[in-house]
Amino acid sequence: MDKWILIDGNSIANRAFYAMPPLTNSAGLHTNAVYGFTTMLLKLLEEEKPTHLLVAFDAGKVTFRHEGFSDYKGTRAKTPPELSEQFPIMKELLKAFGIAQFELAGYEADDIIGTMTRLADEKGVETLVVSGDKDMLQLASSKVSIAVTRKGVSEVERFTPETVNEKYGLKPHQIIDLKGLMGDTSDNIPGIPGVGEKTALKLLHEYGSVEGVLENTGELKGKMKERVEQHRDDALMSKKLATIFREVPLEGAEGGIAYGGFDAESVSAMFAKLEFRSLTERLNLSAPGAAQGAPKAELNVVPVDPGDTEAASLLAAAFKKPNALFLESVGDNPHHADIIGAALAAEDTVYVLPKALLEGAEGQFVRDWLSDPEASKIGCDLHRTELVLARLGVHLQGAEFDIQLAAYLLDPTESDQSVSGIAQRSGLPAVASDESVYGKGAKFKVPDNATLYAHLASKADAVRAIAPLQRAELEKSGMNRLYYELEQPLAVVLADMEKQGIKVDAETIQQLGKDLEHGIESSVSEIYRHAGTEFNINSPKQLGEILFDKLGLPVMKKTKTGYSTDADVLEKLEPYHDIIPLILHYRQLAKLQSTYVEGLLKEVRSETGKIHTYYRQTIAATGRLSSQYPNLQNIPIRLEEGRKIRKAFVPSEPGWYILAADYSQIELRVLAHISGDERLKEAFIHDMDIHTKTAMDVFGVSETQVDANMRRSAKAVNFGIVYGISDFGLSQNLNITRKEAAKFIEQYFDVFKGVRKYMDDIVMQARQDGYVKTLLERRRYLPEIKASNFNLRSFAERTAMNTPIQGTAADIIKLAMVRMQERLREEGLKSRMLLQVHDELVFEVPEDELEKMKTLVPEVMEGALALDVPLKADVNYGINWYEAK
DNA sequence: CTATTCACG
DNA sequence: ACGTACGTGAATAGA
Repeated sequence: MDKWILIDGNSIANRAFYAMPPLTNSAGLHTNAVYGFTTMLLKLLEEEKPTHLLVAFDAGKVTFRHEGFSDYKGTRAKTPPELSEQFPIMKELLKAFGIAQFELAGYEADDIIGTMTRLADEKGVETLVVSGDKDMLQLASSKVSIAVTRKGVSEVERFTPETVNEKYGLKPHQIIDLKGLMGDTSDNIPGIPGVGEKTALKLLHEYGSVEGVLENTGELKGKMKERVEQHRDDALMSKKLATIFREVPLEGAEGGIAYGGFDAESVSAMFAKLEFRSLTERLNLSAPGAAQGAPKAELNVVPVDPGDTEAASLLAAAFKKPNALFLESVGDNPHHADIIGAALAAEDTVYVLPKALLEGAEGQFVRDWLSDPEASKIGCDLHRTELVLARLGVHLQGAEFDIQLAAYLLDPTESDQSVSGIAQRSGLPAVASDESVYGKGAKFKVPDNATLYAHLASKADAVRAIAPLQRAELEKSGMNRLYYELEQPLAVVLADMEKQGIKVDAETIQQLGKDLEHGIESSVSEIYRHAGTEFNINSPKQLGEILFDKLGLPVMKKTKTGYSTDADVLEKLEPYHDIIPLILHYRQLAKLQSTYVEGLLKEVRSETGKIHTYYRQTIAATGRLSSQYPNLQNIPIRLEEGRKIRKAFVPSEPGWYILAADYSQIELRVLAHISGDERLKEAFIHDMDIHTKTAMDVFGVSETQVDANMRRSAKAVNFGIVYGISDFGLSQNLNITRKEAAKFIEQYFDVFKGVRKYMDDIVMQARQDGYVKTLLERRRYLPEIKASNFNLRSFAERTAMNTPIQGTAADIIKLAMVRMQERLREEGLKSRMLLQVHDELVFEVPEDELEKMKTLVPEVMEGALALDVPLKADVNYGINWYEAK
């Protein structure tokens, strides 16, 4: 079955040019429109798999339309040279792709496309028209659909006659009447002044066409009648101008637009000239220039297959030289990931270690090397590597440098943490992306050995090359201690905790699940009764229809897809209908059931009854950890019903205890330190209740006069301060007006003057340096602090205020974790550190170590870093996590 | 694959 | 006038 795609070249190039940031190659040639155009083209080729493909361009300056109306397109700004220089390139690129391009003197691209769609209609060929211009909608038919670009070029909106009708209530051919009435300023089509889309649609729904409107001006009233009558000719001419000419002499042209794939060599040569590296990769083309441009010794790759004694002895010798290790495994969760293979890069040779070697008897010498603490390793994500190797019974030791961890410190907001991404940022020769080698999702597949080995080798070699560059960068940025004394040792501590895991009593969870099930069942039937119908309560869409359409409750907030039904909204709706509290209750129970009962049970290992989370050390932009598979940093505590889940977290040995210690107000203490605010420091030096103290100072009352509401407000203000306060945010949180919130903030800053100064200074500093940093010199770059867009800039400003606070708190507990693990070892304690929850550490402790740990843990936590105010950690213990409160 | 919602600090 | 609180991860719906 044939499929045609017809592209309006001028229109798409224009869209791409204005949508993309300026982009030039090293010769100074502008390439952004070509780039946008090409990405769109590739997407179409991949997704639509056309048999015929045509790009139409406007030709010359004078088209037949000018014969009737000399001002046509008169308002259109002259094409900027940055764009016009890109048209020849685009045409050259199309040639390389083997894609037909038409331009015909006297006709516009529209007309060529219009004529081709007429041919398509006559032949009954499935056709897609791609343009940035809604005029094209007039061509829609049962065979021809229209894709109109929306913001940028990658997103398109598709139209068929049905969707044109849905959107405008018009038949495709009426689009020209719409233009006739409303005009189009971009093409200088006048239409009828004062008639916009709304009015034009109303008129067309009534009278069907421009002519219909003109015949019935008698029925119109007032100003409108006057305008229409005065501009009859304009309307008729505008309609004519908007009409796409479909009789361009193109008979038989369809043979010339057949598309038979492209020649990889010509395309990759073009991409190289344009310096489209990511596109080169996307097409899996090797860059032809790479070989001569960046002379790089051909990698000497030696596979070490089991039984190959010669290769094995070379490898054993390589262990003694400086080298870099890369272990490939598949699966997001390192506790379950399967090894694919590994590679070790030493000097100019890369040894590939197939899975069979790593696992088999012949590989014992490799495993011995991996677990030798004296044999140093440079790697990429050694934390993950350690967990993956643990399942072979190998305890990875001797981490010397990790390029992923370093990349994270050098830019914690960079999302691409792969060897390929890091290599690219380091200015090294390109390393193929994993996606291009393995595919992704359902298409994931380990390639043949030759391809696989080459890929593993290039990664290990890149790791080797990247490490010294990063070491220099860390040094330059003052992050040596942060890296070598904190993050790298922490990676080992985290792996210890994760391998240890925490014991969970599955029966306790199951019992809770049964209780929840009863509660959910009765909630559901009550809700259906109130709603008068059954529906999916989990669907915000269906719930919104029930609440706001059926029951007519007031709409408080909208999301971009419809009504908002979040807890905030529902709480405001409580007085209106008895169904609301039921829904809130249902939501609470359903969350507990799905995420915490079912979710946690799925993660319990049947052999040990333990859960092993995975802490991600290179994700959070502030320096915090995050936890996955499962997330053990968001186990319920605020509401009693959920808090019961914590009863299931128990010690793994009989007679032991769970001990938990958490920092008290660590973020506000950090703020007191870095702002130097005397009043805030004073409060912590005397270990006062900080929210009460804030209320006293802000409201100017004595301690006994602070009521619960004042304290609540003060607490919200303190939170706001830490988050980078805005009156709007505070007003939302406290459910007060923005004015009132602004007044609170003003009063706060009048009292805590040092805090105000810090907030002002840090934003200025971020503007000056382009980044902010924590006490331990952890950085976060904030390029958007200079954005002209208010939203982006404000966000960056709040981040500038928050990151040093949240990040320093993260530094502190990480320090405490490294020290804690050292102390446990030094003192020969059997107690184990199991979990970290941002400001809390959880241990399992034998009874005879309880007294020791009750003093040791807070001592280490409080002593992690000396600030101008004391740090404080509270400690509790019990037979499970719930009781350790 | 994205949007919404909600659990935690 | 702009329209948001900072940082995460997981489950579910519905294209």
